[in-house]
Amino acid sequence: MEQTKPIFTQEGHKEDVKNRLLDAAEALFCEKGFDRVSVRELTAAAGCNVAAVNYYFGGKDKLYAEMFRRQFGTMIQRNLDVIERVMSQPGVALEDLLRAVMEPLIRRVIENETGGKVIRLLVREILNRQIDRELFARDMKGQLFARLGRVILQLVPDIDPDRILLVVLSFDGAILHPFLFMEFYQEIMPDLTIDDLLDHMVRFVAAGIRGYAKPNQEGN
Amino acid sequence: MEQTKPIFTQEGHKEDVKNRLLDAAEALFCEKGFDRVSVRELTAAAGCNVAAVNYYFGGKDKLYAEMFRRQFGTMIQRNLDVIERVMSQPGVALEDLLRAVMEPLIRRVIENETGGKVIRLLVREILNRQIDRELFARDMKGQLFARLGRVILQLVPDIDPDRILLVVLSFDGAILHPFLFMEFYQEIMPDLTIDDLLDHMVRFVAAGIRGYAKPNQEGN
DNA sequence: TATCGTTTAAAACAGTTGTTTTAACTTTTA
DNA sequence: TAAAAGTTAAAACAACTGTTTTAAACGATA
Repeated sequence: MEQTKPIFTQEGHKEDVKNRLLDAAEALFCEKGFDRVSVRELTAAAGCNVAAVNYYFGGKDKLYAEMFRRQFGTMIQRNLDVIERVMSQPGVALEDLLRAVMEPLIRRVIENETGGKVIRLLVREILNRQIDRELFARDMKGQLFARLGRVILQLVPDIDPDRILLVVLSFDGAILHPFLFMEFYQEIMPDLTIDDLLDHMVRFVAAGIRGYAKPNQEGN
Repeated sequence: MEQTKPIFTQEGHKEDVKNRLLDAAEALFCEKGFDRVSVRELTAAAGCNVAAVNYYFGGKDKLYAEMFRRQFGTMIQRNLDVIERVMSQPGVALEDLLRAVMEPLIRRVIENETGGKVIRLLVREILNRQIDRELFARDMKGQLFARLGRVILQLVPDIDPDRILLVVLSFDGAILHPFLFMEFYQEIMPDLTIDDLLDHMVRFVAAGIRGYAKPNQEGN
């Protein structure tokens, strides 16, 4: 009996409740954070019984982790895809790469997409040290950083390879700042357009990176 | 009777409990966040009765806000002082300013000072949108950003004044990233020294800023 | 010393929390 | 069709939440 695989039972219903719970989790956790969302609130939004969280996920915290896994995985993959796509074009410049990586992220947060909110929540959690940093931060983001480092080195070969990781981290910082504080940006610069912001970011980071290629030529 | 001012009674004792509560709040809230610290935990750490939080501050949330006010205010002031000090020296270069602002902040987080942890907590709260952004973010940080913009413009006069705010924000992003994720930095680059990191940050940001001074001279 | 406002303490309050239990219900398997 | 497995639902559980109440203790003033 233990050999018989679960061979797709009614699957539809079952996945339905699970996914409805994951969707509700995404919406509510992003809005209010883990501690401010009760299981009852969650199950009410998903239209199921309170016990369902424990039945399907084994607890509120497991549901939370599951939600992150789903979102963060696709986020990193999308970034990797963007890099491959832009690097496959002929005559690509550093600025093209930077813009290609930055643009979808910034657009996502400005258009208030779920993906953007989950990342903000993830940063919160990393700062909280309450989530498993090993899994997310190192494995997934480490992979992305490694790839980014390689392509930047390819586009600007003069950079000292020992410093490339720092350069990538500064790049990440340049993206994350508006990503996290977009509301503050819009508050103090109401006329700022997405394109202005992107132009600025590309220009600033490109100059920063190029500053590494030509070690001491500023002369002044 | 209502005219008689409180004319310093025993004062010592009273301030004692208040400050002990503020200290306990700083330590515990930074470690676990607002929701994960109970009033009973707080008062046990401060060595006083549960009712003291409500008696002195009017509630858990008020104590929380009070803690931020104390720490964040001195933080901004220290930054402003640093700027004045470095700018009063003759022949100061952009790199000097950048390093002067960055160094104490980075040292503070590496040496795991309370101030550093409170800022991390504040960022968390800003992302949570659960704290009064008006007060902190706009008033205090806005003041610092304005000052920073002016001195950068003074050191690198060719920058378009309309873009200076974006430049300052990118500068802030460059500081905040290692500030928030120092543990991650140390994890993936175990041999990184503070000086290496500071050198990198100064170089990257200076190049980014200077990229604004000479509009389109990269030629390529 | 008596009286005042201030401060501390223990206990009670009224809710909410995540999880479990129990039993009913539905679907699949034999 | 009967038994088994999987799923839903209401109720109960035990623990914990922030705050308030009540009363006692304290210190200064008159």
